[in-house]
Amino acid sequence: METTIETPARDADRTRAAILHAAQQVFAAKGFAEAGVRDITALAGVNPSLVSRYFGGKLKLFEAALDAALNTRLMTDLPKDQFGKMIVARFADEDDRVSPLPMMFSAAADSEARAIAQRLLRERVFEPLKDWFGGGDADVKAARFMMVSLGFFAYRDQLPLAEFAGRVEPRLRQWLEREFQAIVDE
Amino acid sequence: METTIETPARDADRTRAAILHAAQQVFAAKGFAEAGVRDITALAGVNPSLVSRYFGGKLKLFEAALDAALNTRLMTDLPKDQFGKMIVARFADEDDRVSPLPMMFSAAADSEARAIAQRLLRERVFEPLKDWFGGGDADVKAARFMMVSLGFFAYRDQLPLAEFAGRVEPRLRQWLEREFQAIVDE
DNA sequence: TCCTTATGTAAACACTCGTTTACTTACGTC
DNA sequence: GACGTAAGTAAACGAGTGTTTACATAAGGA
Repeated sequence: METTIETPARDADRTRAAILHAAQQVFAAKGFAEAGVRDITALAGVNPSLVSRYFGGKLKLFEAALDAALNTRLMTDLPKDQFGKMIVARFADEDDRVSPLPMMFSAAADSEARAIAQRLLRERVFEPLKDWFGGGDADVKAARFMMVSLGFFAYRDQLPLAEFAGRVEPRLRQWLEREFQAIVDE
Repeated sequence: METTIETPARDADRTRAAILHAAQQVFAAKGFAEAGVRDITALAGVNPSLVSRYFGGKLKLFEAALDAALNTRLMTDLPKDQFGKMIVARFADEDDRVSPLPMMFSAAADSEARAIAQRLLRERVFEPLKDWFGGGDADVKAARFMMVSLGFFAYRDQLPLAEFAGRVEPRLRQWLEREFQAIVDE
């Protein structure tokens, strides 16, 4: 006989986690509007009604998924002298995990989801970044960071043009690295 | 008596134009998804069914509205030595007219509307800009322009943070001007 | 003047989607 | 081992939306 790990057929915590995990995948892939509750629950292998029971609705589920995605990593742990290279590497290469910024983007079209994305963006990205930059121009630096980041993701994911769809052109990557580094250095 | 201009109660061209005009307003204000056909036709003062009759559906109407918005002005007519200042002025100050880029943004969440926005963005903005920049790095320059522009609108309109909502902070504006000018100069 | 056609309207249709309700079933406890 | 509660499912509900259909009416020529 094998070492039987306790895996009961019915486990609220487990299914709740499964829904949350599936939600991150589907929201990131299809965006808030086009990601249906039925899509998410089908991926999780459960009934659509459980979204309302465990999370209180699609909107709350989105908030939880976005919150969870934001917990995976922070950018204020990067070395300041290598900020440019490392942030671009993170943005461009780590496409395996669920990245929060593209998720926030997709929410922008929905007024309710946008409000949630705004709040989380401010509390969990903008403000920490501002404190990390420091100095009198910290707010402008944080704003510059947001603009370049959002511009990158908008260009790559939301409205990809034929030339650079999917990959990141080397010269464009170099420019991005200089751009992000300049925010820290100036 | 007054100079009676011919204003027949029923004029197909006139109502068609009224729908198109209203569509530009509503699409720009609420985005593709949240702008309902009933919203648009109510503003135009006509029946919702006329959208399908005159344009072939909401999606085609969106395409026509975006196309019309793109016809209002081009950016390749700006003097190259003043490109930075003037493009920022156009983006930041001319909020009275319907600007196409924010409209394109809102379409990104809908897969069908996104395809239209992508094509128009490439044909009417990206390619002309590439030719205008010229040189071996023209494609990279055009991409940089797109990233900064989309980043600006994303930050200002789609996910506005409390600090700079609505207005454009002077130091941020200065940075944007330098950024756009650098694309032309480098 | 009458009649055809284009123009516009009202209402219903068809479909999607998030959510709720009623019911079934497995788990833990006495 | 029976029972009560939690976990899960199936199906229907209700609201919203783009579109189509059936009908009304103004315009303009024969």
